[in-house]
Amino acid sequence: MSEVILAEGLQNPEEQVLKRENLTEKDFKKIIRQMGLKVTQQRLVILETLAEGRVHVTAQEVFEIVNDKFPEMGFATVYRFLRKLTENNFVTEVRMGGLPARYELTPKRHHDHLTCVQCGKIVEFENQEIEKLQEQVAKKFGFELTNHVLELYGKCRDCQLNSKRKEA
Amino acid sequence: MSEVILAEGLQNPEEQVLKRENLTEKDFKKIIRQMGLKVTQQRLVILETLAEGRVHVTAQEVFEIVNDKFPEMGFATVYRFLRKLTENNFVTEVRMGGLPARYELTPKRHHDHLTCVQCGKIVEFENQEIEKLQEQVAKKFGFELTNHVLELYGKCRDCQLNSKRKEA
DNA sequence: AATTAATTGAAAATTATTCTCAATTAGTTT
DNA sequence: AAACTAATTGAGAATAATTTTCAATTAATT
Repeated sequence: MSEVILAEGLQNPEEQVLKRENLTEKDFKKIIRQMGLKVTQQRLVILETLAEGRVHVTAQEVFEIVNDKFPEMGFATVYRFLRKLTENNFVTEVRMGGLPARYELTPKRHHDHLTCVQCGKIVEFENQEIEKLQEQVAKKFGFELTNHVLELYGKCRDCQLNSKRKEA
Repeated sequence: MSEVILAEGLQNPEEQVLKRENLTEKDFKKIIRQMGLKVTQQRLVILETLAEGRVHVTAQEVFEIVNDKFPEMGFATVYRFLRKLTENNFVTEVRMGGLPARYELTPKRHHDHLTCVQCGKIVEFENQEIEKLQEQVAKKFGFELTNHVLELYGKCRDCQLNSKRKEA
């Protein structure tokens, strides 16, 4: 089961390490084959990294982590495979401003994102009230809701402090 | 094909050249001064272009359009000014995938979109309650909210009926 | 084991955007 | 209106993220 840890007052989401999926090599192979691709060591390691590692990682970060376990890995392979995974919806890509894209294994449980416009930090949240209101809006216009994208953008606490420090 | 239902008698942004705002040089100067900047020919021409031209233009497109009226304009000036306008919220930046950012003069009235996944029909809506809840979420995580994207996807009434007709 | 088509790493290429810097210009002061 | 000064400019170099190229390697098939 996917377990989303929503720490109240979590200060530094960059550092949170969580295991959201409990996937084995068998699952990874299945995912790769479902996309009509060949099973390779590098693809398995990338998936392993996504499943076990920090949540919203950039391609560069995946490359660096993966490079430890598998030093002959090239970053082009990481980019290529992340793109494929995104196209097939196994991975969700979050983009903000000109900052590097961040990736996560598509969670089974829905959540939305709160992204820092300055440093790209991402906080996940769930809000049942908002979900309900969305349903109401859809109903009002005669729509049967299938999905939605809600991305909030703002300045995180750290970046707010940094700005003030510079001003002084 | 795709039908856009717009609250205030606006036309389809994709197809028509529309004047969302009816702004004069006086307004442009005011905008520039409000940002604490000097009024220059290039800034006026850029604003004019944004106000009169197509909606959702890229920086390159702005540069090309502007270049006709004002050939000595450099693209760095366009980028620089668009950034300033965005920072000051006179312009809204929309980013999609790795594609170049698109810009539009920030509409006076904020709205979100409800899109039919079958026929592409778009309904614009406003919901103050959702907005408020978004603020609350941001606050809870220590963020200072700057903007957001909310896109609802579903099946519109017509398409629901069409599906049922086919099934029968 | 032989075959072949996909995959890989390394480096080059590309794309969007930002930065640098000397020359110009807007707005102010005289 | 001329002088002043700090902001703005254009051109091109620089940067950063991502994609492409291509020859060598490897997974899956025969």
